[in-house]
Amino acid sequence: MENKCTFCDYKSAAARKLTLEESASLSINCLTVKFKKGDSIIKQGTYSTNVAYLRSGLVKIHIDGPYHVQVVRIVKPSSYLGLPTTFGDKINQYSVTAIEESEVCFIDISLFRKLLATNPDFSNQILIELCKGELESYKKCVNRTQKQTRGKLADVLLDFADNIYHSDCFPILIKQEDIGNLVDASRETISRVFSEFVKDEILKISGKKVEIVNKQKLKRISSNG
Amino acid sequence: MENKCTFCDYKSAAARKLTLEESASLSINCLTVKFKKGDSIIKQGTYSTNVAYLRSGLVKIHIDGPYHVQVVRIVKPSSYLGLPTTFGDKINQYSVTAIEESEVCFIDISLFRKLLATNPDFSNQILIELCKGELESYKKCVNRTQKQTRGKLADVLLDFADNIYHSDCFPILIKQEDIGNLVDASRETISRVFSEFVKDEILKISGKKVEIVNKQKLKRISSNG
DNA sequence: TAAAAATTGTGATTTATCTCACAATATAAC
DNA sequence: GTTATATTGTGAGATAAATCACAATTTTTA
Repeated sequence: MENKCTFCDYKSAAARKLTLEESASLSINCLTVKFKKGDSIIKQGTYSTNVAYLRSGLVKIHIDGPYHVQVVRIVKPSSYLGLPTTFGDKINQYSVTAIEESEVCFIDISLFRKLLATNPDFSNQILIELCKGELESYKKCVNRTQKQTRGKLADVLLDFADNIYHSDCFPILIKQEDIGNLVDASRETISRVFSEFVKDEILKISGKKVEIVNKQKLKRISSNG
Repeated sequence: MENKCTFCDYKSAAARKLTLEESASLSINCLTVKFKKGDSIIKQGTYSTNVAYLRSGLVKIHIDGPYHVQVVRIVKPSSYLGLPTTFGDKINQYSVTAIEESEVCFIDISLFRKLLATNPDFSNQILIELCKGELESYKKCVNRTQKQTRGKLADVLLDFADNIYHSDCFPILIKQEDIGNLVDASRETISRVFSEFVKDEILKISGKKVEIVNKQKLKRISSNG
């Protein structure tokens, strides 16, 4: 019980670099909380004194835009959430909400900083993660703006299949409005494109379950915009 | 001459945290290169063995999109360029091109890694810079998609005035096509909006020089989309 | 300095997508 | 299990901006 982080199966790449003592001190300064679908994990504008780490589940990062909420990205484990806040002004610049039941570890910020300062391997892993995020957001920025809705929805579906659920058959647990806010389209357009994909025999949908039946075609739509 | 980095006036926040010896070793492993307007500093797809640091000038980061080039952002000194490559797969994932005459310091990657590993204050500053970049790209993502071209062009102009040139009168050294690729609009639309802004007495343009004459109005356009 | 190339300006037309409106489901609450 | 609430489906019309097609500049090159 005392060394829960040491023996945690969902360790971050960074946490794997910790020594036994460091990992033990992490266990003491780490609180794991369960969130249900729809629960707010981090709320934009509030003060933050912890580093959050997504141990399991699925979450969305979103920002209040001038007109409506913008879903910036979907994050899967194992990822740190809200690092920019940790190194910034302590006010959360965006919100994080659970899409499915999720477990989040809240780590004391001073311990986290101490680990960064004393363990170069640990901080290097954090740097790597941040850099990956930067690249991803650049790429997303290109896609968002140069593809039309069909291509962007295809991207999202392929991302769900290949990177998140690792299966061509998966549930869609966010509403179409959220998907719209993720790919910059209206709720109605998402609905229409879903219907098109079903009619074109690219998808099969029953309830919340989606099955990709013609992945080739979906990939073609993704890359052709 | 030997300690050029120690006494450099354009030091990064991170480099300010270095000890005298560290800074001396940086001087030895750092090559400063001048680039003219239009010169390519980092080229997408090529192999990178150095960390680049923008000492002076102005550059754009751009990525080849499915249809056309996407300008991701404009970067001013003092910033590290291509950090994601440093910590990633060594292949540059984006290009960097000089917008005006720029000086870039190329730092040996193994020394850079050593500094990160041995100087926690240094690595902390790098972390802070990366996090800032992440937040900025999130915000940009919201703006890009929820504002129309007038609002987005207003954003760019205000950014130039307030953050880059620190004056309401400045030259526009990138072509309208680039501005279009930055705010996701066609070249023609940018041209039209510029004309509108002049007609509405928000801007005065003569040649490449732009003067913001009604900043209030420009700010209103920026926040109202 | 002239010729060539690149950039910008502007009109007419087309288009993907938004918005509005309401019907049809699905999900939650009682 | 029935009502209330939230989500999705779909048509018709409105619209910001893209595209196309040239003319007018400006900048670069020879």
